[in-house]
Amino acid sequence: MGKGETTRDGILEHAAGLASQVGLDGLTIGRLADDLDLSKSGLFAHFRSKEALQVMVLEHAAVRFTDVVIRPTLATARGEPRLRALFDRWRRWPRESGMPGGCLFVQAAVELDDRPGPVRDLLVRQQREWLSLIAAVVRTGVEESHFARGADAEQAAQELYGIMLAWHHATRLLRDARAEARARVAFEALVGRLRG
Amino acid sequence: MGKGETTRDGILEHAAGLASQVGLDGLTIGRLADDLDLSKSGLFAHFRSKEALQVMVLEHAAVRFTDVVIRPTLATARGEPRLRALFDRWRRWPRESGMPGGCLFVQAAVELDDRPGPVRDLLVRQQREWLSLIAAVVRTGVEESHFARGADAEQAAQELYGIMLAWHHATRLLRDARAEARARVAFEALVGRLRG
DNA sequence: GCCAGATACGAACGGTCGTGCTATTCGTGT
DNA sequence: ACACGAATAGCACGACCGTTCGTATCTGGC
Repeated sequence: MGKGETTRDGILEHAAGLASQVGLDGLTIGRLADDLDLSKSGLFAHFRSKEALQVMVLEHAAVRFTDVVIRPTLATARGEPRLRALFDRWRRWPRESGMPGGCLFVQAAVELDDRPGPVRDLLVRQQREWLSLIAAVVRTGVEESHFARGADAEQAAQELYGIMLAWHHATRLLRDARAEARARVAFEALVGRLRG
Repeated sequence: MGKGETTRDGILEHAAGLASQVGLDGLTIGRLADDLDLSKSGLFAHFRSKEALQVMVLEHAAVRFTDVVIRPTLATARGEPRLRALFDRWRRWPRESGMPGGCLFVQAAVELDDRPGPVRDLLVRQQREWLSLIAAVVRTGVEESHFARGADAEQAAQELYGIMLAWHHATRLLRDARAEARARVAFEALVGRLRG
């Protein structure tokens, strides 16, 4: 890894955390350069537009997400155990990978849901992929007879996402300490329904 | 209503819709003035800071929310019917009250969840109030014996919020037409659990 | 129909934004 | 050790930001 690539990775790492607080649009070349003791133009040269920076921040975050949430769960058994592992790691993800402003993808989703362009397109691809991965895990749960034959995997994926979003909202905005316990209760109810 | 108050209401109306797209921070005095054919300084004079504008936008939106979501449901029977009415009107609320960027409160929640200040404080109060209103409706559902005696009202409120957030995410970002049907399925499952 | 006060305007302020350009420093392969 | 390309810095630009101030226009009560 050459020098350029090293510093660029550092920039992206810090940018992801910053964007989790202020959003991909609130991200600022000047602020970023200040934080990392670089000149604005020096930093800018790594990406050739702000939009390219935003794209790379999302890509960087997705790689991390795969590393700390998805990949480790491949070690657990297929079906329900893996779904539980995903649920657990997913909850720890914002804290564990330096996103002081909460999940970057949640921030980006709300920001980009009506701003067309390549950044939005990328995020949509990422989110679709994540949702269909959840659905796939549910489906293998059916194959393994953990879940009932008629279980709707996409339905479960959307509901699980809802449990996470409500938890995110209640902990981050409302600072409600009981939110996590409620998220777990909701998850158990969902699993119970999947069992049929 | 004097002249000043009239134009100020028009400003807030448009500002709420604009903020639903670009956020309370993305709101811009200049853009607002352009859209409404006012001078920047003339518009600015109505609020004496951008922060005050943001506060009044949130207050304006809350009044509308009460008018189009909450108040009409008081005509329906207490308990489960009222909960269903809330769920229905809640889903129509972004479309029906001119928020082209989706629910302003969702946008604001993600934006403000780590930006301390009076705007955040107001939003937190509003969201707490809304969640406890949902919980109260669930509790009257218990009184009316629609729901089981042990039903956890706050748990149900957080879960219902999750159903709405997942629906918002899936329709707005992912443009998934099946999201609405899934939200309804999730709602029925929640009501089923409340029945015990 | 006048007059005070409310409302709106125009111009200007210091700042920060993203983005070019040119020059300089640095890392690295030979 | 040197040369060459990669990496970074410095400076400038036009645009837009929130905010202020002095002035003009309008409105409503008498």
